[in-house]
Amino acid sequence: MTAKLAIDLDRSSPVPLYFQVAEQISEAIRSGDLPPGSRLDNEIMLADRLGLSRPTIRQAIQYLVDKGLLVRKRGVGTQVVHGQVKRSVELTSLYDDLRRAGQEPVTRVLALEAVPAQEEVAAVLGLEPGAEVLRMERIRYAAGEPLALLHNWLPAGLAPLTAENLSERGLYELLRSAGVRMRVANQRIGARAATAVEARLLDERRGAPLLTMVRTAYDDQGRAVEHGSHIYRASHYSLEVTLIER
Amino acid sequence: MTAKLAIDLDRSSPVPLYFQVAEQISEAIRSGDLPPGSRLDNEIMLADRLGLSRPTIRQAIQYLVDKGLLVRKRGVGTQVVHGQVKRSVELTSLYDDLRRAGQEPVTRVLALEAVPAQEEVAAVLGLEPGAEVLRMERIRYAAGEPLALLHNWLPAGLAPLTAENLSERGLYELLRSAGVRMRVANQRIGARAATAVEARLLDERRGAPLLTMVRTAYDDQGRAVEHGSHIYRASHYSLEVTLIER
DNA sequence: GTGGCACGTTTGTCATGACATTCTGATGTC
DNA sequence: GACATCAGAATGTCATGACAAACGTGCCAC
Repeated sequence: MTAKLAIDLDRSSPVPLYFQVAEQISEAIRSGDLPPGSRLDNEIMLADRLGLSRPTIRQAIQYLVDKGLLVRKRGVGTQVVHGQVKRSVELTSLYDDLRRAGQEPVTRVLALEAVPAQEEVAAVLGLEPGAEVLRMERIRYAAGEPLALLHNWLPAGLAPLTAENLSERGLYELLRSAGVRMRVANQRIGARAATAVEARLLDERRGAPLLTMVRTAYDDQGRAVEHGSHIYRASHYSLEVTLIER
Repeated sequence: MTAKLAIDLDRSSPVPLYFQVAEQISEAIRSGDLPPGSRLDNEIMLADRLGLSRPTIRQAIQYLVDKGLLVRKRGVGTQVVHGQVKRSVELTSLYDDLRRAGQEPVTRVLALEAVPAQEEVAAVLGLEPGAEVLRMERIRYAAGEPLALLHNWLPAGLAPLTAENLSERGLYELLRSAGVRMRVANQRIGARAATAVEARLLDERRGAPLLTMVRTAYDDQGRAVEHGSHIYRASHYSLEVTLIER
């Protein structure tokens, strides 16, 4: 059952060796070369065959175990997990998700303005009340239908955001390309009935069930970089989360 | 700014050294001895002071970085994150969550029976259609009010489950104590309006917004161990999720 | 005064070696 | 034939050593 998979290493590349190994194992799993349940060679043999040390191999395998692709068992070996794993653990925005699903999301910017932070917003962003924040309100469409009403607050001066580039790209994508490195996000997910205003904007009936999500994202340093309060049409959208226990 | 924290090691303990270190740093953060933003000693010094090697220290720190408690920066050092981090990444059940929140959840078992698996259930559990599965239906109360309607399917023979122990303990707790080690779970979260039957059971009005969650949990080996389809009263409950990007 | 460059500090990556722990399967005994 | 015991195999943990890369700071030149 041990699979012999070919792994090319480029020692001159700036990409770490353990990452090169992890990527190629991951690709072999995705392509079916390593079917679910198949066992990898043991770490010593792998290290030997690739001309690497065992810690490097272990780091590569650990990386994939953390992502839920592999399972280790002492005394047994390392196997590809049986169940198919949806990989949506990452910090993505609705825009990214839709793009990946092959949709072509469209965004209409309803509001984009610098305002003094209200008390509640200032608190979650860790700013002084009254500090300047960027408030935005957007509607996201997919397949020609309204999907979500997005409301965001950001500390001022974080990234150059205009109605134009917000129409064409997702907020997270823009933040990332402005050098903002998001690391942790808290999300609270709930549901409620649509108000008359929301119903009109989202082409639903008043009282229709909506999915609500309040999210605050933090960067490297633990500084809040984004706070959002979003509502989704429950009839058209659901959230997917994958949990991995270490 | 470097904090001198006292760490006791017990080399005779079966608890790994890196874990002992991680636990005590974690405790120092929780207790406030290491306030947000404070810097840890560098890895070499820490290793030296504790009489450990650098890889061991790194492993301890990495463990806490993965949990979102610490932040490393090359050329700078390791710091405690600024933002408060809710730690609900773990694989828990509603019952656990309520208990931790100081509530006293009550469960009423509506159904508990062995049935042949229908096609859809068999598919997600990775069983043959018609294989025997345990079907259960429960209502969960908190503070005297109905909170959720829980519907589960499990492969037969996984754990000795009776209406009695299900009334007194959570499903995940029972599974864990039966030796089932859950590792990965996929959750799909949505919302919809209550049907008349659901409304009656949950003490809501017909059409009231409900939060829906469909979850499949897998064990060590990637085998499905539980499939659930639950509905929550949106007026009384919301889900919290924390994402950490590596 | 300001910009660029060099330097020290700290984490990131990788190699080698050793022993402990745990699971599986085979062997042997009752 | 069934159960207990033992050996092999694999991952888990830990130590030591070395070099690379990135970040911040201070110095120096213009």
